[in-house]
Amino acid sequence: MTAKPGKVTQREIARIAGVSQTTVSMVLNDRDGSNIRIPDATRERVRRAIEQSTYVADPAARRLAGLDNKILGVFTYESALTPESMDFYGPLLNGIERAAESLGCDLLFFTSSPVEEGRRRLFHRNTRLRLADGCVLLGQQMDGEDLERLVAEDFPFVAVGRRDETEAPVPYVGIDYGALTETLLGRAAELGHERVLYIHRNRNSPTARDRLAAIERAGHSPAVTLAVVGDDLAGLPRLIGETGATAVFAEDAFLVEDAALVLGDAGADAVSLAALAEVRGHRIGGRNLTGFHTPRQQIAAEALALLQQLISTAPDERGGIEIQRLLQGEVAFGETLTARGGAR
Amino acid sequence: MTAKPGKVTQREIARIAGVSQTTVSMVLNDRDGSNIRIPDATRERVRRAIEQSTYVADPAARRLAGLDNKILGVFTYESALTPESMDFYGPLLNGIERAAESLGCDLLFFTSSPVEEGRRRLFHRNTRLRLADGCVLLGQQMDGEDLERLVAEDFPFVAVGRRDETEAPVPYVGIDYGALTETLLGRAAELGHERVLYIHRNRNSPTARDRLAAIERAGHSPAVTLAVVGDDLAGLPRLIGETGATAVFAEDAFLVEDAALVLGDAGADAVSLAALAEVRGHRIGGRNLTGFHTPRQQIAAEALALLQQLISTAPDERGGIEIQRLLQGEVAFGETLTARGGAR
DNA sequence: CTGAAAGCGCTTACAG
DNA sequence: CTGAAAGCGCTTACAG
Repeated sequence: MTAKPGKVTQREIARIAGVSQTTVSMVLNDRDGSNIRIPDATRERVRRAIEQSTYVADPAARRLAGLDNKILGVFTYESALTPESMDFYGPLLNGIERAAESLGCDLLFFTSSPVEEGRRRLFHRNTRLRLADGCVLLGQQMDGEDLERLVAEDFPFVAVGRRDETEAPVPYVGIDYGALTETLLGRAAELGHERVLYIHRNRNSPTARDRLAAIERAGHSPAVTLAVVGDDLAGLPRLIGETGATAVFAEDAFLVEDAALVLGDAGADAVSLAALAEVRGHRIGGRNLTGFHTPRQQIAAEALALLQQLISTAPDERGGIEIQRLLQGEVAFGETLTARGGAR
Repeated sequence: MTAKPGKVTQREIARIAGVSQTTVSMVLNDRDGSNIRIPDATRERVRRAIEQSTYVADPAARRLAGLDNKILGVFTYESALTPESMDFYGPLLNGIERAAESLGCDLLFFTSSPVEEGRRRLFHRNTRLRLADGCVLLGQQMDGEDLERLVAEDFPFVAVGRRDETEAPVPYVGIDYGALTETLLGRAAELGHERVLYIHRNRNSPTARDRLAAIERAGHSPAVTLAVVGDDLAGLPRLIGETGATAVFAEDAFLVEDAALVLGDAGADAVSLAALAEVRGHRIGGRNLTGFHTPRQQIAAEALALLQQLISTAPDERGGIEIQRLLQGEVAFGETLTARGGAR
């Protein structure tokens, strides 16, 4: 069943070249140092034997013997390749693929992880995690225990997005949503908005908290009313009436789109709109949505670079590495945030 | 560097449970057959020891010892996760991910394969191919040598798309483009089109040949003129004039889109248009493009099912498996193929 | 019922 | 300069 008839091993090569299997290994790995000196003739003989054959090193054996695998794990807390998730994961995966290509690594997607409570579990009975040299974690929310355990086991990993759900410091590469939020609020104030309504889903993620913290820091210019909303936004027009808000900010572009529909129906489409998240490709009634542009390709590249750094550094020497990195995005001034009372 | 401080092995578990390492392995793999009989008490003791610890079986060791890995390889001849390639690969990858989830397999993307002449190479010095139990191949064109070698080595694999570039029979799951092409040509004839122009890029792929063969089979109803085109379609209006074609069919939707632009500029937008390929999401001047709907998710599912079958069958017993499968798509009657001379 | 031993294919000290 | 040997963590005959 797992017979490998076509499989050539180093022993076979050694037999053909008339050397020991050790020598074959040496040649293959270019071990040519102080103690080891293989004459070009021998080296050439081995090389030829390998070329004649279809020899390929068994990656499982290499791994077991302690070598790096050049395999990077990719763990997503939800399915990553569905049409819906592509909006979020697409640019990240693209960046990861490119980075992996240039690092010469393969990518192992842990699609087998059993789903519990709507999320995949990283650790389970037969996890292939250890087959990877390290792992990238993706997802809006992550499991604190998973993170703790990865840290405890000194397994090299990097989370995409800021993380703060653990005691131990978790390596991550994320976006500075706090700074972006502040900038956008400042802009709203400049445009004359004194009262803003912020609608969100009360998610318990670090980035969600970053937005709220930035809003708090802004104090009263503008004054922001927070509102937790569910799937039904019917109460939105009333909320706007009660608060006197002239602008509605939402957690993400999809929520803005939903809000725009409700407001349009209620004839309240003069309010300004913005998302405190990536807005690329999102338009509201023909206008470019105001929000952020986040460098997701760059995040992916940076995450893999950090991961490589961790992999190639012994656990006790990782102290010098800056493991928490926040990248700056930029505010995308679309056409949905306009001067208060200004023309639509 | 590859120190694994947090790593627990079976030996460690055995020590804790006061049994031999062999017994731990037996318990873990539920080996409970004729010769082997482990009392529940022992079994329980081992189970508890495992749960107390953070033991996870080393996949490399399992693999080396001859077990399946539950890892399926995914090899694409081009980058798969770029925004452009998503149009083609997206639905396939989505289907593959879903199938892998339900099979309990992880997915290994061979992103490390070096690129030569614009295509990745499957076999190379340090390929991790063997780490996978089997492999799915994706790409419009594939390397005949790769396919031959996979067959020769009895490595389980399945190509997506019909293949005919080898002597040996290659396992594949594809779409029956020939049948679809025939149907569409018949429809064109019904609509009164006597002369059709087929523009293509002269690709040397099986599906490209399938289309041409079907056109040939159609004989003269309608009469189809073949034209190989490059990036510049400027000569298209002239070609239409010379042939008297009332409809232009193209190899794929993108080529139709390019043609439509040229024809629009030339004021020749009364000709009918269709693609002999997937057209989902493609519109020409506000009208749904006529062409095919191909069940790509289903192809992916079928390909992985076939792959699993091959993996779990010894090479010499694979004779009974139907390894070449053509799925039927359906013609998508959009609004760009209209009656000859009819209103646009 | 359970353990000691061989083996999977590789790498790396360690002896020659 | 090169090979015999140990070891990576596991599975599976084979003996008790």
